[in-house]
Parts: sequence; C-alpha cells; structure tokens
Amino acid sequence: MAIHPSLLLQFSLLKNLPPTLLPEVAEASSLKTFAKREVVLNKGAASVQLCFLLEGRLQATDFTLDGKEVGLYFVDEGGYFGEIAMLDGLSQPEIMIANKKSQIVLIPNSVIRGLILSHPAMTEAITTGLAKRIRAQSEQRQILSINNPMQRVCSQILSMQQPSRQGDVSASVEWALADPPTHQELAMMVNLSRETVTRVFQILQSQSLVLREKDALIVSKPDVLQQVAKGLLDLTK
Amino acid sequence: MAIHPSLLLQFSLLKNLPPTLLPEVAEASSLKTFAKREVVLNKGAASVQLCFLLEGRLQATDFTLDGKEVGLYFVDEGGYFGEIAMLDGLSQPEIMIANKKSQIVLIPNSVIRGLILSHPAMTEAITTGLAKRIRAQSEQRQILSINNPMQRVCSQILSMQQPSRQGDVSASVEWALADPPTHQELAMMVNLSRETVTRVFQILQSQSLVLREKDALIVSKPDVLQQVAKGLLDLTK
DNA sequence: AAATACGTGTGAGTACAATCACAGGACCTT
DNA sequence: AAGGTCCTGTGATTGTACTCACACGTATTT
Repeated sequence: MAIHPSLLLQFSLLKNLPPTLLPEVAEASSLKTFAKREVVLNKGAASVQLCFLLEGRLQATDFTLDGKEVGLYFVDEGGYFGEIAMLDGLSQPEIMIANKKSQIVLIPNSVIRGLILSHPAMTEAITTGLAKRIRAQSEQRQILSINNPMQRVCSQILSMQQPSRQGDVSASVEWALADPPTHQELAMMVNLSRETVTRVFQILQSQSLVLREKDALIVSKPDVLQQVAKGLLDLTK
Repeated sequence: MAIHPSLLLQFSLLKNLPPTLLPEVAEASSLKTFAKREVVLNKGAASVQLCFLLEGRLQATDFTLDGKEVGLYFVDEGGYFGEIAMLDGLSQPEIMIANKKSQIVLIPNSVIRGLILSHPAMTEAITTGLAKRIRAQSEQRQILSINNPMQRVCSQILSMQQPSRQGDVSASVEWALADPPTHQELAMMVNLSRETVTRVFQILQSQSLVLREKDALIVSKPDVLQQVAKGLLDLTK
C-alpha cells in the first residue's frame, strides 16, 4: 500500500488530474511485481482496481470455446488496463499475462472511478482510449480475414510499429521492434501455427526484408513489407 | 431538417437526456431513408453527426488490405452508430451499409456532442456502450480463432441471439432469429467462403438443429448447437 | 408474363496450412 | 560443466476449405 506520488506522473492518463490530488491517490495505491508468464488479471474476475503498467510488457489473451489460446493485444509501459470492467461493472473480459517481469501500479476503483467520471478531461481521455481500442481491434479483425499466411504475418508486423515512430515521414524508413514477440506469440495473434510463422520468417529474412538482432526485430524494408501485406508482391515466386 | 421530438424517445441512449431538451435536439435533427445495399456512412468520412437507426437493419463492414469485404457487426432498431468518430474526432472507422430499407435519424455533432459530455448519465451510457462493443469484438475475435468451419458457424449463430431473449432461463429453449443474414453475409463475418457456410447449414438442417422459415431462422436445439460450437460434438460422424 | 437478379445447393479438383516428429541452439539454473 | 527449459528450424503427410462451375428456385423488376 501507498506509493510515491511521482510514480503516478509516469502515466499519461493521470496527467489530466489536478496535481493536488496525486498524494491522496498515491496513498491508496499499491505496487505489485509479476514474474514472466504470471497472470496479472484473470478473466472473469470482478473489477476492483484500475491497473497501470510501470515497467515490463503484458499481453492480453483469451481462450476459444474449445480451449485454444488467442493473443489479443500488448500493453506497453505507461499504458493502463482493466478499464472495461471498471466502467461497465461486469467482469474482466480477458486474461492479462506478463510477457516479461513487470511492475504494476494498482489504484482501487473506489478512488479512481469517481475521479474519472467527475473530471471531464479524464472522462474524455478514457473515452478516447476506448475508441482507440475499438479501432485497433477492427484493424486486427481485418488482418485475420486475409487468408494468406505471408500477408497476415506482414500485416501484423506492420501493425506493431510503435505509435511514437509511426509519424515518420516516409514509410520506407527502417525501424526496430524491441523485445519482439516469439513466433508462438505471433502465431496466436494472427491465428496460424507456430511452424507456419517460422517458415514465413525464413522467407522474410532470406530476402532481408526483416532481420533478427539481440532483442529486437529490424524491419529493413517496410515499404516492401507493405507490398507483401497487400498481396501485390508474392515472395514465393 | 427537424423531426418530431417523440421520435427521439425511441432511442434508449437519449432517455438519459432531460425531456425538456428534446424539442431543440429534434429541431436540429433530420431523418433520412436508405434503400437496401445503400451506403449509410462511408469509411474515412469526417464525423458530422451521430446516427440512430429508427427502422431497418445495418451492417458494419470493412475491407481487408487486399480488398476482400469483411462483415463486422449489425446495428438493430433503436441502436446508434458513428460514436467512435464523434468521440475521438478521427474519421469513420468502417462502412455502414443498409441490409434492408432503413430509416435513420441524424443529430449533428454540434448539438449532441456537448450534451453527451456534459450530462454524466449520458457519458456513462456512451461509455458503457463502448465497453460493450469491445466485449463483442473480443467475442468475435474468439470465433475467428476456431479453425473448424462447423464450430465457427455455430458460434456465430449463437452469438447473434437477441440480447432481449438471452436472459432466458435455460439454454435449451428454442429461439428465432428474425431476418437472418444470408450465407454470404455470414461467411464474411466468420471468414469462410459462402459455399462452406451453405454446406454447414445443410448438415445443421439435416440434423434439425436449425430450420429455415419465411423470414426467420429457428434454432431448435441451442444446447446441441452449443456442444457443436465447443467441439464436443462432431456432426460429420 | 417475361426477364433479371439474387440466394441457395452441389460436385470435382487443387492448393496449402495444420499436424506430428525430431534436431539443434540459446539461455537459464544448479 | 551438466541438466533443464524455451525458442527456432525443417521435412513428410494429410485433411480440408477454397475455388470454379453450373443448376435450380424464389423474389423483384419491367
């Protein structure tokens, strides 16, 4: 219980709160550490707090009716989650799993919910966040409708470009993806078998559209990747 | 321009507004009729109004990078759409197409946006609506991850049960789906070819789990359908 | 009533992703 | 260094959904 107020400043969502409120929010908050693979929030859990990711990376996952694991989206540092359940009062819609060791700040609903609804700037921020999620999900939905593994994987890679850099002038500028997902994780997101993803990567690397480094995936030719994603270019020929 | 205020009462979202405001909202609103297959709202359009479906049925659709049409969700009478773009100020994320002749009430952003953000009950209603959309999208996402056509179609049928009746005590009670989607429309939603959907339906009907009537699809054995969806039951054997 | 569009039904052929099975490398822990 | 786990790479096999093609029935239009 109780964290240092300055920690709260890490989160863009909370920048919309009057600074004078931070100490009392910090008072009620807590910090929790999760190991890799640990479950941060379970599906179906009742909503008790809003969660902020201070450090690490999380993945939202779910399971199909017949028990297969599905990758939904990632939460990066500075992001938050658990808002859906907080807002509509229903249970948590998906499982959040730590992709690597992570630190999470927990703010109880009793404290944060009222603040969000009573401060217009906060409400708007949350609302915009929801809209963004919906747009992201739609994009993901599109990717799944492509019935060619190569295109699906390329689309997925492109969609994972960090928003910070997405403003880059030209689409042909090389960029990197830090701590890239494993083939298995990717496979779950685009609904393919791990082996198929591996084979796709073999091709992408052999054509040096993409290359693996220590802890990063370098996308050397985003424009070509784009072409492939659109199906305008077939690398198997 | 200008519609009768009582029309606005058809929409549950607007029930959260003080009744005294309705006349001036009605004053600024307009009613528009769309024929079957007509585009109600185009993707990428700038947001100018919030739309309410008075009569008919709409389908939100999108296109993949390589141009294939994708079915996203339906809007039924009393529902609204176009909120995403209104809220975040970006362009319309998907195309809305009339599935049959439809009447739509349009309320300009200039009028409605302020009202939503200034009335807490409205804000909460909109927010809850967004949360619901996200949950629905996740469910849809799950369905797409099942790699068996039979299960996918069954899941989709089950997920289309009207919420009004979803509260029914037992899952084994027969129910009907009015104006069911065509095989083609279904196929687009679950990412299958039309022919495959037809073949699945042939099996479902032959086992009389489902049957076609005039303008309705009767789900006679929802519990069995549920089993099939989960993969516990294989009808091909 | 003719003509057209639209939705459904069905067969044959083919491409291709899943699956299984196993090998090797990288990175931990002891 | 030994043992373990996790991730990646690769071949062979098989099932199966897509595609194309065409027939039929029911609406809708003229």
